[in-house]
Amino acid sequence: MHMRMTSQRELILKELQDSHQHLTADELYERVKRIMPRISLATVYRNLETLSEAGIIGKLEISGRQKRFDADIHPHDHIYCLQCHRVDNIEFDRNLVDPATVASDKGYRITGYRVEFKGICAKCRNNQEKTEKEKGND
Amino acid sequence: MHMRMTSQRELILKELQDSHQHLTADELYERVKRIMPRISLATVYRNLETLSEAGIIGKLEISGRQKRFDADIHPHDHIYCLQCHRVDNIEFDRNLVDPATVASDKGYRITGYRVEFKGICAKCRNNQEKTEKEKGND
DNA sequence: TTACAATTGATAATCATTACTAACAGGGGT
DNA sequence: ACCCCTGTTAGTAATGATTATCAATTGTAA
Repeated sequence: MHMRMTSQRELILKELQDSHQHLTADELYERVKRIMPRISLATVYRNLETLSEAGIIGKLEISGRQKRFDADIHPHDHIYCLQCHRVDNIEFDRNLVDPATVASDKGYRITGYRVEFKGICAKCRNNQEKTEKEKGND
Repeated sequence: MHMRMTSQRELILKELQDSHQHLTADELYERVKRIMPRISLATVYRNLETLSEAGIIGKLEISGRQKRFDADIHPHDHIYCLQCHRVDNIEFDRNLVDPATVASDKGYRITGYRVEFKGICAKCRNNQEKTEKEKGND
């Protein structure tokens, strides 16, 4: 079962790459639709699945309802904003974690891990400060 | 807005504690229903939300569709099985990760992190081996 | 005991995702 | 060029998890 690189698939991949962001399926759908207006949301979902199964892109199962997709497949970790739910890369030394030293009494064979930081992004903090000022202070 | 400890809420909490597992809302619903048959699934969801907001239980947003709940609220990390999606605790030295040393160009204020290991649990590995043998070998 | 706010059970609505289906496209082989 | 085969698409229905709604009930405090 080989994978044909259709124009839809190519465009979805390109838009994800060019965005330099961790987009959700529907964010990507909105972008792709501007160039290929008749594309279906199902096609976007289907191709994101196909591309991530093929290891061409990464699927991020970060906290929150929607999955996000990442054109950067080298192992790295993420931080997400508790408020606006944006996701960014974070520089974290993965050598610090050695799966071989980790213990579980359930006899797992460990195949990977990810570190998920959370916090408030700069933009949301600014908004907060503005709101605080407007209210007076408390 | 204080929180009344109703019989439903108490039972949900007790069942989660006694299970010593990381149950989903509907798994917990099934257990609670055996004791309180007229309880509603919505009540289970509502109370899990209330209890986790109050910091009495933890809500786990592990990879996978369903959220899981944890009676153990001390900071710790998890591993989940890629095959059967069960979630277990994992002994990981959280001192290895120091959020202060982690860099993000987006100016986040970091409030926490979690480490999520993935792998195949013992039970699923056994099942796999059995299946392999049945097939002959490949 | 009355009055009010929290809570419940039942069910509808929502949201993200996946499944289905008929139509279409691209590349052999003839 | 023509047919065949399989992968793919657009459009839409279906699913699954969760959240919202709402009338009825309960607990507590005045």
